[in-house]
Amino acid sequence: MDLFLSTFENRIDKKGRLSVPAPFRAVLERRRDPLYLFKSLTEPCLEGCGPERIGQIVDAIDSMDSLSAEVATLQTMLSSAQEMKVDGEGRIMLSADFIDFAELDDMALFAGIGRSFQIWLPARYRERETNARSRAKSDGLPSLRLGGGTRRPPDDEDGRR
Amino acid sequence: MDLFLSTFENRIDKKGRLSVPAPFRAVLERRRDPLYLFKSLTEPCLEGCGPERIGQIVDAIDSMDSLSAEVATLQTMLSSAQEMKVDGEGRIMLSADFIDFAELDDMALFAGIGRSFQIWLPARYRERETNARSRAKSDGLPSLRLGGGTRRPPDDEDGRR
DNA sequence: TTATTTCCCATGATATCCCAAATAATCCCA
DNA sequence: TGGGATTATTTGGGATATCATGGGAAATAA
Repeated sequence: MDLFLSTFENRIDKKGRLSVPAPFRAVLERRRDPLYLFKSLTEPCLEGCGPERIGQIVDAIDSMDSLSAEVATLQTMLSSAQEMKVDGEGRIMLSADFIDFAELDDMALFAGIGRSFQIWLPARYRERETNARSRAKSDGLPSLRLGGGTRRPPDDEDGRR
Repeated sequence: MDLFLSTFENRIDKKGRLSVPAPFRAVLERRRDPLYLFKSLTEPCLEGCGPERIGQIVDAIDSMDSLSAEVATLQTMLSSAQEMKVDGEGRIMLSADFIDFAELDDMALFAGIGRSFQIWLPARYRERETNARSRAKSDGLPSLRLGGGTRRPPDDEDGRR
């Protein structure tokens, strides 16, 4: 399985274009997947993923009580989601809405987190990383079970833990 | 599967015309589907979809006790539904009834929610989005089973993890 | 007629395409 | 192991196409 890993920092040019890191593009191209971006529900960043995740949200909505608060939340995710067109050079165009939401200016940081990735204002991402590390020191590590074949429900990677 | 995603804000001109966002038109045209609009049962907005969703409502009614209150409710959706004619430039004309119902003035916001979309007064939509986001922060995200191939009905009670 | 809708074309804004330059990563051979 | 050459990737800019919007004219209705 190939995953989105590592971080990359690319420039947003004055036309609003932004190169998707080549390794991330490679993951999507291998799967022949289009790229979707949507606004995170909980943090000031954008989330990037393939279509399977979008399909899950759509299916979840259809099977839920359409009056519930959860449905409204899931609809908010879909309403902010865009299928991104990638140009010949591997760039996407961020809408003004996306730029505002993540408070981006001229640089964007891609953080791979496995099955999806996030796009952050670089300074904000680093601050968050620092906090996460110091929390780990003071509070101890989050429980992490590796290997051993006991598959557990894959943790969601919306950036929280 | 192509879906209605993302939001678009278009102007209602002084002749009452409103452009359907090109990506939404593309979804319908690919399927050679006409566009239907009807008044939402639960919110002050219009719902847009293709014929298959209308068919689902009709089927649901047929399978229910025709004297029940639910049937009367679903029938309300059907009786408010209109097949919209789209002009050469991709515009529709909203009836006065629709405009009143959604309390629209000179701008309309299209919000894609997967297999259908909604049309809102922009200010009202944003308020609703803000609420959904703050709920998501305080109550947690609706649970979504991700990855892992073990599809199961996304039923669970609480939206927390 | 008078009011309204439908069709057609014009225009400005902006996204997309295409090619080229700049930068960074990798390779290869001494 | 070093360092120049080669290739991959990112970035930039001009040309082109798409899209939302506006308005006139033809068609339809009252």
